[in-house]
Amino acid sequence: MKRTHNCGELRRSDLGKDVFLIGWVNVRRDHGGLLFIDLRDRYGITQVLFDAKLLSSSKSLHSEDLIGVGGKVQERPKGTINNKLVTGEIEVFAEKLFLLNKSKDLPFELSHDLKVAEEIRLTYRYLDLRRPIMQKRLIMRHRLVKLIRDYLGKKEFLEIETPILTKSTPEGARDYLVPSRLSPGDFYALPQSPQLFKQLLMVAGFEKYFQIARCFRDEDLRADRQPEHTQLDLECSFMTQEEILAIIEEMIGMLFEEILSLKIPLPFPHLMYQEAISKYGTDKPDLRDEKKTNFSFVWVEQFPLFQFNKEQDRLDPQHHPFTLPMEEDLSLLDQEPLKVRGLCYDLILNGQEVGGGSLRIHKRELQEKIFGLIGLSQEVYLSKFGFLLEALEYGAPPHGGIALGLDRLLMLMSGADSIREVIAFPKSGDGSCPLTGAPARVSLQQLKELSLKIDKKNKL
RNA sequence: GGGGACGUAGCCCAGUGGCUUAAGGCUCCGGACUGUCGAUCCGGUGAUCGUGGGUUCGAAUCCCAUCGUCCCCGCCA
Repeated sequence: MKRTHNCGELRRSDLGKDVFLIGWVNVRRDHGGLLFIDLRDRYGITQVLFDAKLLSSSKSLHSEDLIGVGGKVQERPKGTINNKLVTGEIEVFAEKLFLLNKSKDLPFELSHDLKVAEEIRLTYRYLDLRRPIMQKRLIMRHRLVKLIRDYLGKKEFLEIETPILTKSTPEGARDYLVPSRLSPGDFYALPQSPQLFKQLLMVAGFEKYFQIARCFRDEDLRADRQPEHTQLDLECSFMTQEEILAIIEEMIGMLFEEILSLKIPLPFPHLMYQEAISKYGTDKPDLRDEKKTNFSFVWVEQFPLFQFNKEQDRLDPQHHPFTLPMEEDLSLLDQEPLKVRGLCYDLILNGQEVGGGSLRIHKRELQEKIFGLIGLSQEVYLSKFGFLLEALEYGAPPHGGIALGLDRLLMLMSGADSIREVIAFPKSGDGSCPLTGAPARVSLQQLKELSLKIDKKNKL
C-alpha cells in the first residue's frame, strides 16, 4: 500500500507507468458507464478514470473518502485536457481500488467557497484545512518562516528560545497567568513578548539574536488580534537604527520576491511621527498608490517617548519603557518629558502596523530615571525589573531590535481578511476554541494541587 | 464595558404581517448517461423559521427578553 507518486506530479512524461496513488476523493463525476474521481492530496489533484471493471465499487465512493488507486498513466483524449490542473494532460486508469478510510457525510462542503459560518469551520478545522486555499496559506507560512531562518542565519543571527513560563510585569497588556504548583499562590505569566530576555541575550554577548516567538496577551480579540500570536523577534548589539532597518527591509524585499514574485521598492520611505500625524492624522498611514504595487511599506519613527495618562495623572510609555530617548532630547526629560522623542520605529504596511522596535536603554542610570518618570516607585521597579537593571551594570552593550507580526504580515501577503485565515488553529471571537472546547473547567483535584479555589459566583 | 449586523433544512441563502402546504442552489438518497472536470439530466428526503414571552383574527416577518456568531469602539506598552 505504498504510493509511487503524489497527486500533483504525474505528467505526459509518465505515460504508460504503473502507479499507485493515495488521496482523498475531491469530486466524483459519474457518467454511468465510466466514472471520474479527482484524487486530492497536499500536492495537487489527479484525475482517476474508472470503467466497467471497477465501476460498481467506485460508484460507492464519496467526497473525502481516503482511497488508494493502482493503475496506469494514460493520455487524455484530445479535447479533454484540463488546463487548470498541472496534471491535466494525463489521467490514471484505475485497475485496483482500495477504500482506506471512509468519510462521514461532511458538515459543510469543502470543494466550494469559504462562505461557511466561521464557527462551523473552526469546529471542524481539520476539514476546513483540507481546502487547497487553506493548505496554500499554511504552506506559505512555512515558506516564510523557512526563508526568514535561512536569511537571518546567513547574516549570523542566532535563533535562541526564551521562556514561555515567565514573570508578570506591570506594563502593557493583561497577562495570561499560570498558577505555580510548587509555590502556592504564585503565578507565572506567559510572555507578551521576549523583550527582556532578548535584551539579556545582548548583555550575554550573542550580538545578533532572533526567534519566531509566540506572544500572549489577554485582551479582546479582533480580526487582526489573537490571544496568542507569532512574531519575528530580533535584537542586535552595536548596530545603528539604520543598520537594523536595512536588514529588515532587505529581508522583506527577499520575502516578497520569493513568495509573491513581487519587487518591493527599497528602501522604504520614512515618516516622522509628528509628520505622520499632521499630514495623515494617524501614526499608521496607508500610503498605497494604485498605479504601483498593492503593498506600501513605510517606517514611522521618532514617536514621543511618553504619553500623558489623564486618569492616572502620570506619564505612560508610548512604546515600552526600555526605549532609548533621542540624545538631543535628553535635556528635556525633566522639564518637558512629553517633548522627548524615542529612537523607535513602527513598520506600517497598507495602514496596518506589522512591526515595531527601538534602540534600547543600556545603562542603569537612565533606565531607572525612565522608570521613575512613568511613576514606578523604586520598590516596584526593583521588584519587577531589578534583574534587568543589574544586568545593565555588567558592561551591557548598546543594542536595539524589532518585532514583526508574522500573522499580520501573512494575512496581508495572502490577501486574507483575518489573521485567523493564516493560523492553523485560531481562537474564535470570545477567545475559545470551538474544536477542542478550550478554555474548560478542570477537576477539583487539579485545583487543589494548585491551591486554587474558584469563586462560587461563577458556578462550578 | 459600549455600538452595529446577523441567527430560516447538513451547508449557503430568498422571503419584512395573510397570495408560503416556507422558495432556490449545494450536500445527501434513488434513477439515466463511456469523457467529464465545482459534469449533466430526471426524481426524492430534509427546516415551523436560535430560544422564551408578547401584540394580532392571523407572525419567519412587529415588540420585549434571552442565547449565540461576526464586525467595530474601549482595550491591545
